[in-house]
Amino acid sequence: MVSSCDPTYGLVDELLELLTKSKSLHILLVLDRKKGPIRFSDLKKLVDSSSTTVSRRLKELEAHGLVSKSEVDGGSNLHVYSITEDGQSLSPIMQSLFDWAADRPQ
Amino acid sequence: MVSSCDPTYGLVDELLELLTKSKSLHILLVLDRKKGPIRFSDLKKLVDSSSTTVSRRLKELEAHGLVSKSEVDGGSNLHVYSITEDGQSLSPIMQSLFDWAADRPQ
DNA sequence: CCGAATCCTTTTTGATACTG
DNA sequence: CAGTATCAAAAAGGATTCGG
Repeated sequence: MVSSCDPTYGLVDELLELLTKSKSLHILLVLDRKKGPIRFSDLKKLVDSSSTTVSRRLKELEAHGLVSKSEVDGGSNLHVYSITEDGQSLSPIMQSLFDWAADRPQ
Repeated sequence: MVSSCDPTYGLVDELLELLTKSKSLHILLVLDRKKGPIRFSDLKKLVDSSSTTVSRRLKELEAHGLVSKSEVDGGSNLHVYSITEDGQSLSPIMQSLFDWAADRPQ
């Protein structure tokens, strides 16, 4: 983004590449509104996508520190996902974008 | 975005589909910072993309009222592109996104 | 249920060439 | 220069399958 000579170009570009992939923003928004951990299958239903895509996005978002995964006590294969603080700092921006799009005339 | 039962889902989804295509935000950002009309070839250089893609994006952005095209006096094949007022209303959000990405630790 | 691997389909991109 | 048509390459998504 911005001019190519801008030193932060690479950083921003990488983030945008992540956030503009399908379901990224959707997942973050769902996690943000949920205000709590959510399981894979529920998330999958809410964002209405394939497990393949949800899995891919979660891994990417986790790698970027926007989402965290944790085990549920007792369950051997029970994991839940939450939005990190870092991810939450993005939510006002996501909300603005959503509002902007929702308020357009067309 | 948001839950599927949200009535504005379709609208937002369409906008986001446009904005998340490659170079859309980049083009808007360049046009916004330029504070004036810009020619096709210059824009192409600044966003570093193929003429095919730039052409496609411009048409889409124009169709959504975010970018406008106008003829230069005298030139038969001299066109310039500018961001519309509507498009400019998106710039604070883009700026926030840019700042957010730029300020991240990683 | 969780989620990754495979494989196939669809979408998107870009190089090239061509018109005005 | 400004764009578009064509076509081939690449990227992304999803159905299915399978192991934990």
